[in-house]
Amino acid sequence: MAQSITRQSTELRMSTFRLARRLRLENTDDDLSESQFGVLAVLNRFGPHTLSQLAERERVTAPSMNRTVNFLQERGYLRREADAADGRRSNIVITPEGAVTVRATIDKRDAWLTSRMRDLTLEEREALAAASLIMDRLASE
Amino acid sequence: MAQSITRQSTELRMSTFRLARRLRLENTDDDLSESQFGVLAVLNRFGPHTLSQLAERERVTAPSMNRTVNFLQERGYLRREADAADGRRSNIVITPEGAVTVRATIDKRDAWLTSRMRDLTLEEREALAAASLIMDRLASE
DNA sequence: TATTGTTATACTCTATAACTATA
DNA sequence: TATAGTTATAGAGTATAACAATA
Repeated sequence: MAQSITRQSTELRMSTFRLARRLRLENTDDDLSESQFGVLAVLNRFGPHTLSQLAERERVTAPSMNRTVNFLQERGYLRREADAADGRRSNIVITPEGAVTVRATIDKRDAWLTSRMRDLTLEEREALAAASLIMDRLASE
Repeated sequence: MAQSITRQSTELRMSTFRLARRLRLENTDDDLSESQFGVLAVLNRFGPHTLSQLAERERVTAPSMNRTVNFLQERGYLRREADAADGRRSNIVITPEGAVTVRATIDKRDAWLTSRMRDLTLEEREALAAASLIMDRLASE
């Protein structure tokens, strides 16, 4: 019989935090934190966003995102472009250096997780891929 | 065609961090952090552990776990019992108060995630349950 | 010597509150 | 008045390094 939904949600929450901690551990010699990389990857894949849009997508507050964006801007990985129609906004755009960094970071960082995932069966990988989509939907509510 | 393993691992990593941030947000009025709760839940479900065992299971360092255990001990949710055979060790045991708190915390905290999960289909919930197990295996390598 | 646990210290990420500029 | 963004500040969680006690 299936577990109760409560039990499933407890398990999912604990597994999510454990995996997040394990992944963070694997990053230590990286120059981008998980949050920083996440922003750059979104810009690279989905194009320019405003600060609020990034904050909402990554599930953090605007001040947190502002800090992350400042860091990435100082490194030259993105730039703020003034919005022609609304002086309060700026459009945040990845730079060529940022795009190169996304690619290099994926290659480097995914060594660990990708290699672990290669040891899984096809079915297990597909279960994780399906779960990723559902997790994003859960997070966006 | 299935996505590449690299793409799958990037998606899983980003989804994991997004969901972790979203879940943490939901906890703010709780008296136990996710890490604190995780330890108590493990003790409640799997019995006594040494400090090292807890650190390894939860994927944190021993000093981090020590801090968490101290907090829970001060609150009266667990106690350290001297190990008869090895004076360096202590066995960390949940107290009755701790067990009550685990139960109450699950009920309170899972309101959000459980309610979101009720909106999913049975297949989606089973995909998440399957993924939780795989995520734990990934985290424990 | 090696292992278990602890203390000291510092860093990263995040949040809330208060503020500025623009709509 | 409301919204987008920013600055100031504080707190939680984690790590590494150094140490103490015991095996």
